[in-house]
Amino acid sequence: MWLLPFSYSWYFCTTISKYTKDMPIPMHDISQWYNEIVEKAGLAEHSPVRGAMTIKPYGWALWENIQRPLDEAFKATGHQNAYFPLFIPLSFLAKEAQHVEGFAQECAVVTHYRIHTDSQSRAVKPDPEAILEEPLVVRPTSETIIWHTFKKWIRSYRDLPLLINQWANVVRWEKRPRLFLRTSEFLWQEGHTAHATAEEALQEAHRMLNLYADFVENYLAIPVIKGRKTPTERFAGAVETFTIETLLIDGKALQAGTSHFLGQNFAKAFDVRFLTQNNELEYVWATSWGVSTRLIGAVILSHGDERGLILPPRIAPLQVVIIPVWRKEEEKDKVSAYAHALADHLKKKNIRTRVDDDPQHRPGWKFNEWELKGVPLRWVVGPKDLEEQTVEVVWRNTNERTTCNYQQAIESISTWLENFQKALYQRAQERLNRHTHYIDSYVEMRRILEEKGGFVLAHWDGTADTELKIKEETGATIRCIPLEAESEVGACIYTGRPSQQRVLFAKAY
RNA sequence: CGAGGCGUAGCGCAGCCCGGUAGCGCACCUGCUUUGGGAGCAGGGGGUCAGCGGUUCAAAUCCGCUCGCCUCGACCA
Repeated sequence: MWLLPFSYSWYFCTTISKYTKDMPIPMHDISQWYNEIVEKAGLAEHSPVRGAMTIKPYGWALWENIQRPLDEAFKATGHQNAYFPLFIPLSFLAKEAQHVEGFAQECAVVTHYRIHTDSQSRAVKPDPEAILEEPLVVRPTSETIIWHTFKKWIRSYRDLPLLINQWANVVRWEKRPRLFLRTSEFLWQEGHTAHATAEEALQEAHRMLNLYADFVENYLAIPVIKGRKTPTERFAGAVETFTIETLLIDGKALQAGTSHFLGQNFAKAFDVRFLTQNNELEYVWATSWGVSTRLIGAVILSHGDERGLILPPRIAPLQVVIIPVWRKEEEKDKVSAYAHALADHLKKKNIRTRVDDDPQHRPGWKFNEWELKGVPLRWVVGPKDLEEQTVEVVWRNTNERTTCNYQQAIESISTWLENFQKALYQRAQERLNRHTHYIDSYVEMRRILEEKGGFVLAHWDGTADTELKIKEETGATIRCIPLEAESEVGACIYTGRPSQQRVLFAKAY
């Protein structure tokens, strides 16, 4: 067996391998596996501040590769980036009743503007003489400060639609933080738009939901279910909340992105009106939408396996790692030069490539390390390959390996990466299908949720009361009312009352 | 915020029950040999035992409080 320095050695070899193939996975084990991967792969670590994480260079590179295509997509759909303040006057937050109620439990508040050293205790403390007249809330989201600003920007129908996005950090004080999935401070983008009509705003909410769905499926290789949230699960202050829900390898659901139709709630709270073509004053219609660094958590928990991360090529910081191997000293330079020549060819094709010729580690160590970091393809070159002008190619997802001519490998690289991307998606799609259950008996639903996890599609009578009882009894919530499902008359799984459509239940993060 | 577990070298841990010189593996430094799946040998450096307080001649060890981390619940992108 390997003599590994890390405790995950035994862990990956024995425990996890049997879980990642299929659900169910005991939560205890998958948590540990997740924490180990995040830390050992160099994505992030805990900071001295509870609930706040340090994103490390490899994790940040991943985030940049998520940000870039999203940012381009926002701009391509006519949105402009801007930046609004981190601090929100308490009175702003209070202006929309539902909104403030929804976030009240998790707000960090700035109350002082100075610290001083206490003359008695020598302790450094907030200066009691320096209390802010109005406390500032560290933004949990920016609707209020943005709508305060929109009031100044919007005069007439000619100013509409107003399509704004900001990349920012937000703070929601979390009781139970988990790296990437739920931290007290997280990074995201929040889109905020204003429109002349309800139809147009609703259309925008749908448009951005679809943009998210396409991104998550095409870039992150994670299939999603698009749907509406129930009133209980709705964003505080929204008329309608849309979501994309994903199913992770442990059978739990994760909300990967949301889009809200805000109606005129914020326009009324902040008195944002515009003159129509008929010279009449009307309140504007609004949307907001966001995805966060949680997407990184989704990637880890969708594609990872017993060896570590598996990253979709489109967002992988490195797509190919080239590892030179030699026996004799005189081979070293030649093989290394060969490896770098291959890398240059790949870089010319815009393939994110790195040669790992670090003399500190032997090849076996590097194989394990780059597998842990999820690099899609590994090219290994040694004296034999140099002589025969070949390269050994190893696929991270299947561990399949082939040796082929180097020119052929360079020719094929783009196709290989595309196929890798598709294969990852397909595997995730199959898992989603395999663990989506159409259930008509409450007993059966409880059994499935308890034993296997996954999605349950069942009929619901549409009441918050039933929703709450099912949540209390099974731990599962209604993730969404699917948008692309056929209507189907049935009986509520809990009360037997009539239902027009199945809704998606799952235990969630 | 409730329940349970854990804090000893950078990481993983032993020592604690039964108080008496701070240990092991990996990592790190030096040298030589190695390199196609986590290299070997030799030598070396590194600790306010989470913090604060108490008991004691003496505390990593016993007692109290605080903080942090992990798992499970209630709350959430």
